[in-house]
Amino acid sequence: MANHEELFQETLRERGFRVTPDRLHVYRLLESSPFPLPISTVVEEIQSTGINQTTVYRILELFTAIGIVHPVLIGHGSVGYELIPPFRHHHHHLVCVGCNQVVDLNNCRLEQRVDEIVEPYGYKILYHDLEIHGLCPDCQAKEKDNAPNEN
Amino acid sequence: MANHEELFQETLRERGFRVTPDRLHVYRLLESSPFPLPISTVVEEIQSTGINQTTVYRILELFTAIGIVHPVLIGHGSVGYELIPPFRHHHHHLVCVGCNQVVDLNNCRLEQRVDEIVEPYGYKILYHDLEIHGLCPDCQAKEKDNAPNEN
DNA sequence: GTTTATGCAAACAGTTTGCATGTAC
DNA sequence: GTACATGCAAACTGTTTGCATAAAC
Repeated sequence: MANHEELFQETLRERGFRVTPDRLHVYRLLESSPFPLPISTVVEEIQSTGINQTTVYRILELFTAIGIVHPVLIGHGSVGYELIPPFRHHHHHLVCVGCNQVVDLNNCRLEQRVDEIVEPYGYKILYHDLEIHGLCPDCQAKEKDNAPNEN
Repeated sequence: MANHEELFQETLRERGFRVTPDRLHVYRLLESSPFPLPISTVVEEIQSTGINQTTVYRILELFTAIGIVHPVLIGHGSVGYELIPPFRHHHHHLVCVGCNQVVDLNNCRLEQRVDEIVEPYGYKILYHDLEIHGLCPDCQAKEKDNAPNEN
């Protein structure tokens, strides 16, 4: 959405940072990805455009600092980055512990429950992340084939 | 709880791994911590007992592989480890983005909602993590003092 | 006694830093 | 033109690996 990209540019300028081709590249890559990307992937994808590794690190650090992206856990303990609202709609992840497939969940409706849970602590809530881990249908089938008696 | 520790020892033996003083040490450290610990902290805490760094890495890798601990995001994009059920009760985290304080949330009751959300995908759910981010009362106060007109 | 776990040292990978050059504003 | 962003190379940190020794079973 061009709207999001304009918002992105405004956000940078508002805070005194410049809109550069490299920053746009990283932004667009994240916007086009249906799941969070580890730095290594961003570096690979981006390097074909001639952008330096160091620059990618600096851009993701900046984006994190000013609230354009945030880190989330993907796969087994590794970190990926994804756009956060208002740059991308609020959503959660369903992760397969077998094959690391990630499914986006868009019907959250958890706000009320989150409010209830947190109410006693006096926190001002900014956002929440829900990650659901399980076995996808394929991996369930594989598990049955390999170890019918285990567990 | 001694019960949990026995279960821990059983779990190791069942899978063909040995119960060693080092593994017990790491287990007890995690059990005694109210919040997830980054590897660096485990290494520091543990090194006073003479255990080698490499061993800590190997133990945490093992514990993760056989489902005794799991990694969670703490602070700004760094990873911490904590015991998972049945070695520790199910809980979630309320994290302050200002000071990184972590509060344990024990009244989850999200299972039903999670089931509803995931139902269409055919996944077998193993566990879920909810992380709520916000500003603790102290950091809210600080923010007001420092920048009354911003945002 | 056998097999697994640990310690040590070296290798490795990912990340950060300083500085010179290029570019957005 | 000025201040900020980038590229490059080197430094640094955290993590992994191979092998000899020690300990659990």
